[in-house]
Amino acid sequence: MKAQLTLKDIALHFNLSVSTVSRALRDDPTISRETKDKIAEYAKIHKYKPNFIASNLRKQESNVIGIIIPEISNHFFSLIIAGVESVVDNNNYTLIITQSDERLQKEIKCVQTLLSSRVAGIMASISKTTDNLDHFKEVVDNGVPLVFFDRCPVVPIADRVIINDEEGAFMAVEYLIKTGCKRIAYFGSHSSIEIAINRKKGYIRALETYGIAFDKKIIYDCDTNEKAKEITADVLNSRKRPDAIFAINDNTAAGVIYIAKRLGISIPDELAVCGFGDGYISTNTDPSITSIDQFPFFTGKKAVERLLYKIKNPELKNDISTMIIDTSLILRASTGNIVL
Amino acid sequence: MKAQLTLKDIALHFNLSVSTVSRALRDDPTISRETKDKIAEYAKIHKYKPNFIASNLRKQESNVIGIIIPEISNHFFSLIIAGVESVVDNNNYTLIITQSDERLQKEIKCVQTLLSSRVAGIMASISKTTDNLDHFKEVVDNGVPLVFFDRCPVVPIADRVIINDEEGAFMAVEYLIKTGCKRIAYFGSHSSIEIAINRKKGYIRALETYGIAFDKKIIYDCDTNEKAKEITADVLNSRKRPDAIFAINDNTAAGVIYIAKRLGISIPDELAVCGFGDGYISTNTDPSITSIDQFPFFTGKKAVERLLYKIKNPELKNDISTMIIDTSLILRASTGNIVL
DNA sequence: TTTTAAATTACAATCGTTTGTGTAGTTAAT
DNA sequence: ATTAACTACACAAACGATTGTAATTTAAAA
Repeated sequence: MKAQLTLKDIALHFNLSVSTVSRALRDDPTISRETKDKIAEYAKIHKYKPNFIASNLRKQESNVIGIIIPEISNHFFSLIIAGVESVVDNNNYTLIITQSDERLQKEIKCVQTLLSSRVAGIMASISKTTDNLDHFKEVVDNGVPLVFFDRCPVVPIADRVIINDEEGAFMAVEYLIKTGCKRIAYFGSHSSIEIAINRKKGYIRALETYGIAFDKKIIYDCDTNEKAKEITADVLNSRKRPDAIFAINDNTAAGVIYIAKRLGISIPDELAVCGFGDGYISTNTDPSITSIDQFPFFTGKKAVERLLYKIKNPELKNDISTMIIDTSLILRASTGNIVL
Repeated sequence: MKAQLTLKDIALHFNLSVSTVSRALRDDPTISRETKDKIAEYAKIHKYKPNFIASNLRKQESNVIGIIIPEISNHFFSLIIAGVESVVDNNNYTLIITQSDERLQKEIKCVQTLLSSRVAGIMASISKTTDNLDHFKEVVDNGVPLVFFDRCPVVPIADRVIINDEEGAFMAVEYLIKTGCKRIAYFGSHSSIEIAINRKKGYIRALETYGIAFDKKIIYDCDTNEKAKEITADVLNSRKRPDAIFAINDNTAAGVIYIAKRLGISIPDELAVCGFGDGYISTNTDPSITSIDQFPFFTGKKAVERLLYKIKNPELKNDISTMIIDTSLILRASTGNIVL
């Protein structure tokens, strides 16, 4: 294990002091041009790489930011990470990604790890099972900037970048109504996490706004592709079959479409289907799925920009903001046209 | 910015030396039970978190491993990361994820960052545009363990975990042949990256094995969903229409299916379609897509296990191995049954 | 009681940087 | 010629932990 080159090695080689080498490499004006040049050349040839560990320790600052997400392989979150990466990278920061696996205990461990790594700041989307925020409060207490995104706590203990789920769902259902649908079922989650609550809220508000009776019987606890494949047949064979299904996510919508077609029900003529999230799947089903774009890449960008801002302006630590990311309705083939 | 608690703070509080506190927290036998207990209690109450930065610097070792992938939001890679995370996490390591964006320059930068962060080891899947491996050679020269996965260099400059693309493609095409297909087109990539080359190799070998003439005219440069939607109509309207299409990935296969159905061609009766990668999409198209499972989660696990092994046994650094991950044919509805 | 061993804890160096301060040597101003 | 002001560098102390060694206390053995 050949150790990597250090400032000391360079200093020894030129019979200079370590501090001179350090300053030379950072182009300090007190070092002569000549010395700087020869040191720079030597460093380049011998591939000197500054030791961030030592540097961070000494400077009492960190060039790494940490992110906690429920599940890395979830396409939505991976797009958020891509957005985060895109700005982190341009600011000479490094990203440490941790995954909570939707478990509170794991999430707590993630926080410990990031705190022990003395990250400059933390971004987090909380897990479904998190019912206690002490670990995040500890982050705040330690003076480490924290920004929540997508899945945020209701109480604003830190900055939040929230996707406007309620409005997104409203837009979706409103559109279904305008295309002539009268009986719109909701495939969603009973979960108490905010996004589930808000999407349902939007669904209900749209119905109310357009004077459509809200029928509890066509609200189903179904938020996965598999579950949709299980229950859709029953739903569509029921006496008062819905003429539209609004699903909490695209996977669920895809499951609905899959079954509906098997039953010979034509989409969107006999059944309109709308998803949420504009997932990867929405353009590849047949018909493609009308959905709500949540702009995850943009969300990631905005969240980390806020974080970097807080890192660079520590005096603003008590200035807690909430940013709302607006969604957009993406029309595809699984819904009909607006009837005038 | 309230600084975090340090060993010194604890030492001061009990009027002990820093070294005693350090040893006490690591349960060193030379420290009395009594002292250990009171220190442990105090540390817990005041939420002492060891400073990994300082610890790593002093111990001249690192508890972080770095990974370089072409694109985070690619589902295949995100599943690999999930696999990596699953073992990293159980070994008290931390993961730093970097993204090369399929660009050599960015990839070089990733290497620099990881090296500067003095990671314990690096895992990498090389970018499509990488035509020079100097940066990876530098990793090796620095004595930092390196394991390639999926997209590996042809020359074994470090450990590799390779997915058996050639065999996977062979299995797929063999199956198509056994179901009675006589004219199997290939939708693939002209790219010079190994996975493209190997999948095509497997395709050709299967044809040869079963005495089917290899026809250059039905090998298409098409490896995306969009491209497939563009060219499939022409392909299927050609005079000698293929009775099967083997696509280099599932997105492409999905595009084929999408168009074929529009043309009223029944799948799999008139056209069998087979994808590769067992992507997320394969179960949601109609019909669902027969595909090759590459076991990305498993691949990630194996690669990082090898890396940890090399980290823990530095004396084996010249013992370069290549591990082959076998693929599996997943039968779904887009292909017919074997005819006897 | 003296010697020796064992049990605790303190001291100090170190990891690789950064940074405040000190000090030669040179040049310019008085 | 004397002082002042630079220039270009060296010295040394940090950052927070780890670890070999020394020192102290206590207990056991002679």
